[in-house]
Amino acid sequence: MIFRQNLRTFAAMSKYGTILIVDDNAAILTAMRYLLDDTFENVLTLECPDDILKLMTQQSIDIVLLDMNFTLGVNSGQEGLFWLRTIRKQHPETPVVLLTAYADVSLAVKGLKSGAADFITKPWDNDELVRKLKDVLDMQNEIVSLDEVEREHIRRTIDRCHGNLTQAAELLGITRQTLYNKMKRL
Amino acid sequence: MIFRQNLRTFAAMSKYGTILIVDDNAAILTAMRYLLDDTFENVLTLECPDDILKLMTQQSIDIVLLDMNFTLGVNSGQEGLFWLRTIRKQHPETPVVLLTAYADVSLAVKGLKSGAADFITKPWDNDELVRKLKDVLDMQNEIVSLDEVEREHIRRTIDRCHGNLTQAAELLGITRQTLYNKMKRL
DNA sequence: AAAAGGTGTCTAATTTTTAGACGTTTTGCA
DNA sequence: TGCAAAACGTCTAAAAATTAGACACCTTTT
Repeated sequence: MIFRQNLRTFAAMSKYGTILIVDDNAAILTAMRYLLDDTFENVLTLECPDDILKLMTQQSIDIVLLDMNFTLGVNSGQEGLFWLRTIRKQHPETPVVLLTAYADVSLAVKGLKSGAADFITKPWDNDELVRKLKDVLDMQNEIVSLDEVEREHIRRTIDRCHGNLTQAAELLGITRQTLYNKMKRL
Repeated sequence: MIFRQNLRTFAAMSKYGTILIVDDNAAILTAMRYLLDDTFENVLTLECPDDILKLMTQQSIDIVLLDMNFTLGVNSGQEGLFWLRTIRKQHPETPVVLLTAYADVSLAVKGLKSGAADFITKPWDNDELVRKLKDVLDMQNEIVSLDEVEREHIRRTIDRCHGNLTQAAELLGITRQTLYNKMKRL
């Protein structure tokens, strides 16, 4: 009945859309561009994070690869976190992968809490980097029908109400009768 | 039109449902029980985590407070992580708050990734503990109508398709026409 | 320039949701 | 224990939404 397929398959895309790479090291940008050109249709790069939002309103970006340390000598990752949050506030659907100079667990926690999709540590392994980026996009592109979302939310809500259907229906903003219908169907 | 209110208000509940506390230290369980009795309708305690699942199938649990170190001398938190994952596999809607003997960042990351709702470190501050538990439940009980979930998912999907409505409708499993209707309404 | 795909709009048949009602069962509490 | 309130399951008829299909008109790709 409901026709499911992978977005990538559906659109007959061989590549993974547009990636934006933000890093203040021009050499890294060049290396990234070279590395990712096969995988992505468009590879955009930015040395200065201040332009991220402007660029993202002009261009449709599928994934962002964001360096965590911009100002030389400041390695706390604060600026990276700031830009991560700024991006996610404006574009909550766009996954952001973080690039850290070394494994910083506390930064990892903050990054996760701020909605980063994944981490990559410098120096990076090319294959691993490409694999992680692909994974993030594949995961995001998993198709979820409206029915599925609806069913899942209904299940959760009933769970929260400990099985009280009258209350669940009220919380869901639908009639009890409608809830019965949907449960019968889904 | 859609009537929204907090579940707690709605049900005229003065207390926060049923909490399950799992810790192998009986003294801690006693202290917890005394501390949380005012806040929760039922305070259940378990010394042995092996019984968690059985108990949760019998009782309807609103939140779990889980110690991370059970076997004396083993402080890696592995057993706590195992039980966290086990609980979340069976009861994805039930929030689990972790109790750690000391601030272990790497354990925090793993716990977050495994779906823990929050962390509390031993020794704990009573007020902070109660506040955190309340916060978790309040957050979970935020009411989300079916319409809202639908609207949000539609927005996401259209975003993913970069504005292609025909494709979005197909992925959502609805007619293009229906998508137009819903967009006009929502 | 042709082909393919997307948009916006329409119709008519079908399905779903709604408000409201009813008697029964369960739950909370005095 | 027993009463009252709440939840359940089922029904109706009116209102609303969804569906498949069609059409002319843009864009993009080739």
